Amino acid sequence: MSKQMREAAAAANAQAIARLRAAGLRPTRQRLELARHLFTGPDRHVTAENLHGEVVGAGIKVSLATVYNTLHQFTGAGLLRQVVVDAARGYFDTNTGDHQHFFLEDEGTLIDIPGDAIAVSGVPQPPSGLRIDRVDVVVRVTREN
Amino acid sequence: MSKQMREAAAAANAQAIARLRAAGLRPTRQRLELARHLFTGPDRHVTAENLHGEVVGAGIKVSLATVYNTLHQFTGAGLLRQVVVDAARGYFDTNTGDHQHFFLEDEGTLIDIPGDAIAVSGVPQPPSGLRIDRVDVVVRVTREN
DNA sequence: CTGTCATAATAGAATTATTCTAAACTGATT
DNA sequence: AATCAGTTTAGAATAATTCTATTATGACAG
Repeated sequence: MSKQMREAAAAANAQAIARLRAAGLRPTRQRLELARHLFTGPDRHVTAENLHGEVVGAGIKVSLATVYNTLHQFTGAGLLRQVVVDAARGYFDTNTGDHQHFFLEDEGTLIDIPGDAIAVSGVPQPPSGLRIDRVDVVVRVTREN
Repeated sequence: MSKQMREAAAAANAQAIARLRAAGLRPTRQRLELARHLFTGPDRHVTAENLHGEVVGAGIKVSLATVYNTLHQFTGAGLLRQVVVDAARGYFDTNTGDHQHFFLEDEGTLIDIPGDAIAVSGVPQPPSGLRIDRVDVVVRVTREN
């Protein structure tokens, strides 16, 4: 490793430490390793299991529980965002027509948004060989303090 | 019960039977009861557990497994639609900026849609006392044919 | 440096919603 | 009325995640 590379790595590390500190998170070995894997290179989408597999595969000792904790802490700190695409709890809707939903996060209830009220525009062409099955919009609402 | 009411109930039942038959589902006692609960009255959103609680509370003998089976069969038949609002598997995204996603259902992978490409318009005012936390768009894509 | 203490990491148990399995039952058809 | 594929069911199994109780570690004081 050249002096230049060492310096770059050290700088990246210092930056990661600062980022964690700013979020009120102690820059532990595990959190730094996970941050390095997550934030080095282009944007990515990970699940707890696959990130855990990846870092363990890279020879790093971290438990799955810590990966879960860390992902949530990073999300709380605004370093990550959670994407919801599959259902933990199946909600079934008797309205099968074109419409979308408000989701009241505090109560776990749904309210319909008529399909003729709401519109999604600018959906790009899907990757070739794939067709759009449907477009789901969830408007998440919470109590106004 | 008046003759008129008896006739109306019989007609509703006959219609439910026809609807199930058309979907290739045998109109069993359980399926008819569940259909009655689901499709009588205004549109609604149910989970397997709460529908089960409701029908059992009404004195009907159905197992939870049957409720799950039936909800899926009705969904397959186009009588219901599933709404996804909470995460069975947590996907975390390193891109925290404004953007949405393609979800490749066959593979379980995500592709970003830039926030400046896609737009959602016509979101109604949320119910009073609630504020919009965020608007999530998931464009579900599957293999062609 | 070293001790102290709050914070963090961990293994394994527990939880939650759901699906599976294998056996018993039922509705439609002969 | 007998048959039999389609259904229902209880309970076991699964999958992802969270909890719990214990051990370890980083930061700071002295």
